[in-house]
Amino acid sequence: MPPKTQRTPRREDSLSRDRIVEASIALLDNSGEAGLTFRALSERLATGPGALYWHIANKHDLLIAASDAVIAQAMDSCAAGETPQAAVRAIALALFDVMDAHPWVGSALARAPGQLPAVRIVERLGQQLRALGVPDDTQWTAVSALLSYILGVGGQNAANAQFARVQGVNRSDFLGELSNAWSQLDPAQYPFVRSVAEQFRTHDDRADFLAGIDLLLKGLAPRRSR
Amino acid sequence: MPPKTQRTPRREDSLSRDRIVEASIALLDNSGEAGLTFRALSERLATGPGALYWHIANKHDLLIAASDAVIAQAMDSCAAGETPQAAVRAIALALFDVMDAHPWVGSALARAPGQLPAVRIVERLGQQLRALGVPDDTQWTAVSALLSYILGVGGQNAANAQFARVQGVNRSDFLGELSNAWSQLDPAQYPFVRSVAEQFRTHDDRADFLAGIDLLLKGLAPRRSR
DNA sequence: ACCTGAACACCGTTCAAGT
DNA sequence: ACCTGAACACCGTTCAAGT
Repeated sequence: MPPKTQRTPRREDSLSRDRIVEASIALLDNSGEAGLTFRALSERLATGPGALYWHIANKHDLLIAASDAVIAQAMDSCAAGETPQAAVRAIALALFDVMDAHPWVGSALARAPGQLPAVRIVERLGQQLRALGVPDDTQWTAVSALLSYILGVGGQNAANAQFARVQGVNRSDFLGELSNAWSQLDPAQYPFVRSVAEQFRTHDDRADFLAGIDLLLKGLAPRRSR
Repeated sequence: MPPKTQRTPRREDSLSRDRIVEASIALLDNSGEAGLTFRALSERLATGPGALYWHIANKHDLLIAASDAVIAQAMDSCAAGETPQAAVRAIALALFDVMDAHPWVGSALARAPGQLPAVRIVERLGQQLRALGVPDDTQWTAVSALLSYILGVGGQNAANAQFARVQGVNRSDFLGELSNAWSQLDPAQYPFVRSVAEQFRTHDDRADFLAGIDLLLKGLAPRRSR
């Protein structure tokens, strides 16, 4: 009898790292980081909690893998951009949007610096900084500033979204409440915060985010030769 | 009999919000966010876990209170600065240093936007941006960019510190390991990351941080009148 | 008013035992 | 090689009962 040429295919519903990651993303999107539980996950995958550990090392590992799946897709699908500046803006906006759609990604990324998801972002940004003419010896500093800013904004937005979710109000009501609290602060101690409370109430996170990117890009632009 | 003029003083070792916060900071400094536990805390304070809930609402509340104590002190003690730019730098560096000394602060702050600790920072930065001549209607955007950047860097550093702690290596060994991993990435896919791996190995977090602040300040500087 | 500490309803992770 | 599920060692939070 010849060796079997028909490979026994995996049971279609058998576990795999990818299926676990996919189910994790669904749980995270549904109910935030608190919703990602080995018990909830194993129930959704019709298995036991122990089975998951055959495919992933631990929860931190799982969170990074979920972030990476989401970030990789965002980086692959973002527009090219006519100039390096436009390309950086496109990358940044793609990241903003993905962190907005999956609020858990921001805080997960913040806890995994230097890991694969961050490396993908650094690569994309770095190539554009090169094209922009940032000198070799300041490229790390430049990309690091952009990355920190992007992750910082993502983290804040994630926290705002989660806060609003827990309190059961929508995002703009939540901003409104914060704005009210700010305008009732002691005028002697917090004059500035009071004065921007109104701006804060109606501000646009996405526009503010892009304004910060432009500030950084302006600082990075090559000096005009004369 | 006249009313007692001697107020019965609190038992010196009785619980209070301040004492709980103080003990929390010690636990957090010792063993990170995982070390802050109601059981560990109540043991250190020689009481039961339930007693703590008389003084604080929950763990999130406690973490914000601990951050606020640490941030308030940093904001009070930071130098004045001769120019608005110098003052912003001084504020930023004070925050960098306090997040470096207490690595849990960065991630705690990232999860509490708009709360008191962040408000303190916004006030301090905002006053300087006014002095810098940033127009009223862009002051929120400007302060928000600075804050996001500062918290972003703080979060990254916190994660690096915690990573190194868990792995039991020191920080620079940890950066070295990451740098090695980066230089072994696929050259076709990650040319930029490979090229900055050496810069990354020897980079100075504090200097990089300040460089980012300067980039933002440069973008915010008033155009030179001619 | 403030504290006690057992109890509740969860966690992540491990591991002997199965197939 | 991969999966099962009970068990372990924890959590944050609550609450009747005390003082």
